[in-house]
Amino acid sequence: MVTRRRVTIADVARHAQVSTTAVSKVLRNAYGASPAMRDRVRAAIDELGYRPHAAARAMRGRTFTIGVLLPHIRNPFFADILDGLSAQVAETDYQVIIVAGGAGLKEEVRAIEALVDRQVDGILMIAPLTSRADLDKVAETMPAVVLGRHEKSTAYDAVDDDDEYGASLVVEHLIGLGHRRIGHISQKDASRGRRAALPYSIREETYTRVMREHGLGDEIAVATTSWTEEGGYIGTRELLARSPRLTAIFAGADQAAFGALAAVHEAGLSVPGDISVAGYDNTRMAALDHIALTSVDQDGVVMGRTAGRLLLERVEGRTASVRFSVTPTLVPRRSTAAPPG
Amino acid sequence: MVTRRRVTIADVARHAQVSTTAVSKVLRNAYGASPAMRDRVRAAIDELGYRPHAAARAMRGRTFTIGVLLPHIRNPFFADILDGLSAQVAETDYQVIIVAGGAGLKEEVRAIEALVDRQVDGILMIAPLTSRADLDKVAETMPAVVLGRHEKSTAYDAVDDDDEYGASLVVEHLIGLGHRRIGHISQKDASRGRRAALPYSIREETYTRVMREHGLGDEIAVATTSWTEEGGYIGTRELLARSPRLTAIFAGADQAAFGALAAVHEAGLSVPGDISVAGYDNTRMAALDHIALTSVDQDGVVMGRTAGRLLLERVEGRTASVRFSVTPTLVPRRSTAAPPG
DNA sequence: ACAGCGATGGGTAACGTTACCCATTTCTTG
DNA sequence: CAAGAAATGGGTAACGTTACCCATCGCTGT
Repeated sequence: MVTRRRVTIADVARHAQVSTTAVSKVLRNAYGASPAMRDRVRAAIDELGYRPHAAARAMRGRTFTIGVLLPHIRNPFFADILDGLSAQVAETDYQVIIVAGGAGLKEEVRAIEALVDRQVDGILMIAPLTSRADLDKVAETMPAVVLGRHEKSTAYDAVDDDDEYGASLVVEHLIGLGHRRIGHISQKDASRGRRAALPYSIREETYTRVMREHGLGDEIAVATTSWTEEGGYIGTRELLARSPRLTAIFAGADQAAFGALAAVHEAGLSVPGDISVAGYDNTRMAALDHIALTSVDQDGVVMGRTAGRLLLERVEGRTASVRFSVTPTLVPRRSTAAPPG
Repeated sequence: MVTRRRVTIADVARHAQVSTTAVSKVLRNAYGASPAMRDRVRAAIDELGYRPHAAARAMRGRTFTIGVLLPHIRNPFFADILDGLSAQVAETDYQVIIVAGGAGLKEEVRAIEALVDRQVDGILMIAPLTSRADLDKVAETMPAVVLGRHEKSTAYDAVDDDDEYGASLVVEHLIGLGHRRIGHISQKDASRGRRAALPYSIREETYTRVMREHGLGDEIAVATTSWTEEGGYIGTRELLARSPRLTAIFAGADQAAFGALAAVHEAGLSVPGDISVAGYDNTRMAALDHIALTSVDQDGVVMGRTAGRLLLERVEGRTASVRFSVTPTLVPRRSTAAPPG
């Protein structure tokens, strides 16, 4: 590691026999540079292999960086979102950097601060646990988009899918098949303030509401674990212990549904013969033939792309607040069928 | 977005009635500050909610940032690595930022440059496609650790698992069960220069070598797709078209194995009755009871933690080059058994 | 009492880039 | 052809932090 000094704008200027100001103008496509000078400077840039120093730029304004807060990296649905975002940002000069938030509120705050300290030009927060007031505070500092929360705000843009509709699709589907004893796997609440805004709350509340609407209020059974394979497994074992045994499980996320399938199988029961299982997110695993999990598709790629577009618009100066909502669709597969008997 | 000016070191200095130098000393725990002054300054920092401006620090040296290059985000094995890394870095003042490399060499180069431009203090490159010479060039600029490549270098530290041993475990296992017609699913090469260094090459070559050693050179059948569900699915359909039909498939990664399971199932065949399937990485999905995929465990958490430790050591000044290799173990499950007949 | 030392605090010049100016030169237009 | 406008180029002061220096003070030991 022979810390060789980086090529700077001054080196380029010297090499092209112009001022540093001139080089800066060319870099920024700013007014006041003749075509001839542009060519000279660009040639010098290529010859010396100059690359702008992001930190120095940050001192004076733009960093050309979009920061993403990701709760964790295991959920493949987030990968879809990132794909959409990357596609949107790829053609611009902006670069996406990701910071993992971890499971708790404290880690998440640290992650957001890290992004703010690094002066990103815009921040996309995916399903953040942070309180609304704190989100507003972040959005006061820099352009922000929040994905997956159902609050209205004038400070940031919001992208979400209609979780209420999506969850109702699943529950209605199961009830339509003839199920009555339907369990639900939800996620433990780690957020601060009222729960209502996050997907897991909405899906759970919708489950409860639809069950009641069909006169199945007494059959409501919720296991609150986490939306991971382990969480789904543990939650399902908990639900299976009930008597009389339920005939269907609506896991709030595919990841949890996979764990549910494992637990059902381990208990010597068959899917969908004994128990139907449905998930949410329509991940690629769900589509595989030997799993064939009924799920809800919410097009993460479009959500990510839209979030990117909104963020870039804000960076360019828009201040009016926008909300974009995706309408989910049910994707029935072989993991759900009429109940036994 | 009311771009409120950030609190700076000067604000803190004024508030505490000391010089900016003094504040800087306190922040860095540098020599030349009395306990009394330290307390005053710290109080001012808390009161004003001061946070150091990373870009300004970058101009003068440290950014307290560790950059990670990730090929893509879908492989859950990478999540284990990140967990290990995060755990190692969490107690320090450093922050991990991730940049996704994308599938191609060009995107990867852009991603690495983005990290270099942002002056990260150290960089962890996970299974990079870049040529060895370019890796060395990066490592000349900043402390670097490369994970998952099997080259020796004096410029950077290396962390890997012994892919050759791991792959041989699987193939020997299948042969030991009585299989002869064993197929393999590999990944298309996107790197530059000689292939030998990346896991997919080594696993494939090992498969070929072990087959030959057992006199099964004529039975070698490789489908080269990608290590994703789709890749495994397509590759398996390709392999299943052969006649006589093979009795086992060694997918180079669990993700591909899941796709393989789907394809086998779709073809009306059973696992392991008709065909045995094995993967690599021992992801959580593989452990689930209804999948029970035979796989190879390579402890990504330890790999990530070690990579973090090595990187921090290098940031602190170590220059001697280190290699750390994990020994993988076979995890036999129900997806592999003796061949039919 | 005094040289010499450690402890304490601050002044200042960078780091690389850009926004805002001003000084030329060249082009229009009546 | 004069006068104003447009085009072209450069000088310079920040942005927030830190490394390196110097100045002062109170003690110590002789």
